[in-house]
Amino acid sequence: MATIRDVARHAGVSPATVSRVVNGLVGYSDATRTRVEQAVNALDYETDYLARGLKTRQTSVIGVLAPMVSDALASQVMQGIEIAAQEGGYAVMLGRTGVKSTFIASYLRTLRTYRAAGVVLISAVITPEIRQLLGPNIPVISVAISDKSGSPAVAIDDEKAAYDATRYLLGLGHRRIGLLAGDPSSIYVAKPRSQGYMRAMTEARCIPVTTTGTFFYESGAQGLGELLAQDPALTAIFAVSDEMGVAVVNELQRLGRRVPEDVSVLGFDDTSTARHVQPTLSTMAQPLEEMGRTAVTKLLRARNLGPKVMPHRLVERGSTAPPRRTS
Amino acid sequence: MATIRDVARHAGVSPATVSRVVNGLVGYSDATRTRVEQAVNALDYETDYLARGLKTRQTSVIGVLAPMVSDALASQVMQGIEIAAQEGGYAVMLGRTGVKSTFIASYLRTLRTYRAAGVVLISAVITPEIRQLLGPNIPVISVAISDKSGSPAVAIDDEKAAYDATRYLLGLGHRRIGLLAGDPSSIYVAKPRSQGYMRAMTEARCIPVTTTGTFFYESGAQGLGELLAQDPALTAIFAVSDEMGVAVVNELQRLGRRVPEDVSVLGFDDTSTARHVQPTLSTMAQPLEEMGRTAVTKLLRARNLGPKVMPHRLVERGSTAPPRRTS
DNA sequence: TTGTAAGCGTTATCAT
DNA sequence: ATGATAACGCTTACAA
Repeated sequence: MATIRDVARHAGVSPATVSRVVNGLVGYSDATRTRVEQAVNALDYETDYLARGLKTRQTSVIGVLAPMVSDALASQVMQGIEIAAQEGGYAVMLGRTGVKSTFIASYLRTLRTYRAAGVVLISAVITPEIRQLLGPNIPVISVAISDKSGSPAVAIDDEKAAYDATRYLLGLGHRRIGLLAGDPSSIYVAKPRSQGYMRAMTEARCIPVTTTGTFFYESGAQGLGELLAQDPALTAIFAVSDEMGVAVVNELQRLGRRVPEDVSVLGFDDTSTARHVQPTLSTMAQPLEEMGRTAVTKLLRARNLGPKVMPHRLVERGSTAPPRRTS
Repeated sequence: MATIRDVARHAGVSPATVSRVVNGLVGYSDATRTRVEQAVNALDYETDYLARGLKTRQTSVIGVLAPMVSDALASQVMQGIEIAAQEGGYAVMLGRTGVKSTFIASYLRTLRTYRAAGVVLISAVITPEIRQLLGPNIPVISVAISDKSGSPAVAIDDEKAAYDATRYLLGLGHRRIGLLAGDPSSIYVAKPRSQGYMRAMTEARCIPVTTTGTFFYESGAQGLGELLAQDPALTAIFAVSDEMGVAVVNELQRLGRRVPEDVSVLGFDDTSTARHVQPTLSTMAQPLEEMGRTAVTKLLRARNLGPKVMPHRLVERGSTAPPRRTS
């Protein structure tokens, strides 16, 4: 590992000049620049990020915190983050906070001592504690949380998206639409999505039928049972996650109901699972990868923070259709 | 941010002594230790990893490289890596190599200048170039690649697993078993899995019927078509990835064939998708999360490198059954 | 048991 | 346009 002094010696200049050339600053002649560049190539010199970070009090590290690394939604956002970070010459430091955010404090400390350039929070809100732990110099932004507080975020408008999703089902002719919601105490977006559904149903003078799941596949079958117990004549189910939506499709078929002929099913997020069922799952899509990318670019500009609302989009696949003509 | 000198002054000792206490070395009295600890708490002192790393030429960073961050298999391995890293006090630096390993060199350089403690390669082999780029001080290990070269790796025995999977289908009574393999030029494990299938089929004096997909969902339907074109009477399909297996299940049902009554389907990996189809997909499971964890512990011990073979396990779900009695 | 001092490799300030 | 020099915050011989 050649150091900046090695390069300086080789080029017959001072380390300061090498630094200037390497960092594209001003203050050297064309001739010296050439000599330095040759020396850099000859010695295969690489800037030491640790030393630079120590001196400049800033590294090209972006911290990413997700509740769970293996989650499909988080993975897609991370993919976007990674792409944008790579393009900007940043490295991504990954942390798992756990569903209850247990580990978040220690990660934040680590990121601070590594002088991270910024932090992205996936599916988590920026609490005052987080802000404080990070100190005044590290910007933070959250993704996939529609935050009404005005703090930096990149997300869709969950209330509006759920409203539009419900309107879509209403537009197909459905009146008896069940909502498989999420637990608002553990999942932040659960509440606005429920509210959007309620607004659309109320406007259409339809009777809301709701129950609560966990967002995961396992809770789908039971949720469907609870919905059907309340109204066996439901012609459509709106699940606020694809995993639950897929579970509902499978469970309906197991119960002998055809999808979408007897019952339509609509999911949320547009993760890859939505395409892996038969029939494929219609869903309210979030541009997850793009949200990850946008979060990074916004974070690095570090001005114009505040929330950014991304567009949602209804993806019509095989699991939705008009209701059957009933007597 | 308090520095070690601040703590030293506050405790009335030298920075060296603070360093000794903080790092649990020997050479101080109980009394000074107490005073130093009090000062650390009072000033909320945190070791600066950048400065330490610069001095010791080693940081607690583990690099993780995956072809694609959003891939289900890679995500699960990453989850395991993250857990083990966190337990050991290490931070994870994530990189995406791209399917063609385009970006790998620049990541490796970055990891080297950050003085990473080690590097984990997901679904990629350790080439001489990688070894050389990393220099002599950074150990590297690969996961989910059964490597015959003897280099450090944590993986199942893919050949044996595919052999066992095929034996399982044979044991159910199937004779006409089609293999939906992977492209060995882009996916390393494709070859041993094909070989395992071939060995079992040859031993059982059955005629192999094979075609090649991409490992992704999208290639499943076409692969099934090619298999059925070769032998329309196939009673079982062995797909060497769950995504392809799920696609085959869906396509068979679309063609009016029942699973598993008419055709059995077996997948590979045991990613979450396997549980999201109806019927659920029987599959040859890899302990992905555990493989990630094991890779990290092995890497950090840094002795006893060389390959570690993890157990594979057949998970019997709804997509496999004995063949129908035929005339 | 404790302190002094010299780096680790870089950048920034101030001369020249 | 260029160079000397002093940090950045830590660890580690070496001394005491």
